[in-house]
Amino acid sequence: MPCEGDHASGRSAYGARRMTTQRRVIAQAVDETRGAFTIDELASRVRRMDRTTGTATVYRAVAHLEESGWVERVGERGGSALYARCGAEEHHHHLVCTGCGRIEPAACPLDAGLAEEAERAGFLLTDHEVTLYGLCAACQTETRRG
Amino acid sequence: MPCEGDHASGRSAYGARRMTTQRRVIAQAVDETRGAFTIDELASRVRRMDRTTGTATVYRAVAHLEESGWVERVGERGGSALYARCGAEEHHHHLVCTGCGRIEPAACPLDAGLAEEAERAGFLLTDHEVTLYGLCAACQTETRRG
DNA sequence: TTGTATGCAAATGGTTTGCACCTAT
DNA sequence: ATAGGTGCAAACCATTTGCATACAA
Repeated sequence: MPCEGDHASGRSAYGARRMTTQRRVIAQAVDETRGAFTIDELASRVRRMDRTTGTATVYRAVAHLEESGWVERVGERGGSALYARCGAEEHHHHLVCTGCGRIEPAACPLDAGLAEEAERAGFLLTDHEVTLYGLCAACQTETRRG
Repeated sequence: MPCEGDHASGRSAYGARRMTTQRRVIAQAVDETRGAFTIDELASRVRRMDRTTGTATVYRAVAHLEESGWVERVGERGGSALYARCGAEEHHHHLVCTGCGRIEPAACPLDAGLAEEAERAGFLLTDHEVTLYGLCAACQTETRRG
């Protein structure tokens, strides 16, 4: 449960930038979206809330939201970038449901053993990405039914 | 060391498809490239070897090489897809040098503990991606010098 | 007021595709 | 012979950008 200062319509998601009607609506649209979304999907939802908001503004806003860590890029789908707001604060990775696009935070599986292996190869690790794919409980049920 | 049937100019990389001059040159160009490459970079190298090969052909050939597992997509750089031939046969991931683009195969760090965690969240894992970034030995030296 | 933000439309750039012409098999 | 491959150029499409206008602070 986000505190007020962290609410979708609050300003912290955009850092010190000016708050505008469009940015408020975009942040709220993200907050109402469960799972991953493309810019185009988000723009559609935004347009339903505020007819006048242009696509370029959505692109610019999401870039800011990503910069502040409020949303994360979690891959791509059909040539479009995928974003999600999973809400985790600390270092984490993602569990992606390939059925419905739902995103859950996942713990980091990298341990000392792996770092050692990298060192053995002469590498100095600086960053990493881990993404798990699967079916969430609901989609498993759906699969059994269908 | 690849056996003859698996050589760059051999046909196995393209499966049962017809072997052509262009495909032979493209596979050889990939084989001569150390580290990751974009289609554009590969196309340049190919053009140096055979003036007439078009970019579309390189795109089509790489799609086939990826399909056969001869090359792998290992991320993107500046909006372009990145590919690499790391040569590992079994399940593996990648160690990417952010300095020179060199790619090394890396063991899979996913263990039973992680699977359990996913199950606890109700997920049924079906796939995953792990990519490690860092500096290879040569680039570390380079960094210290520069 | 005034520096930012927005909308629109045009530009960008990677990738794909249609088509008439080649060429392995 | 003929199904499949190629080059070229045009088409596609997600994303970015220039610019005149609108607006938060």
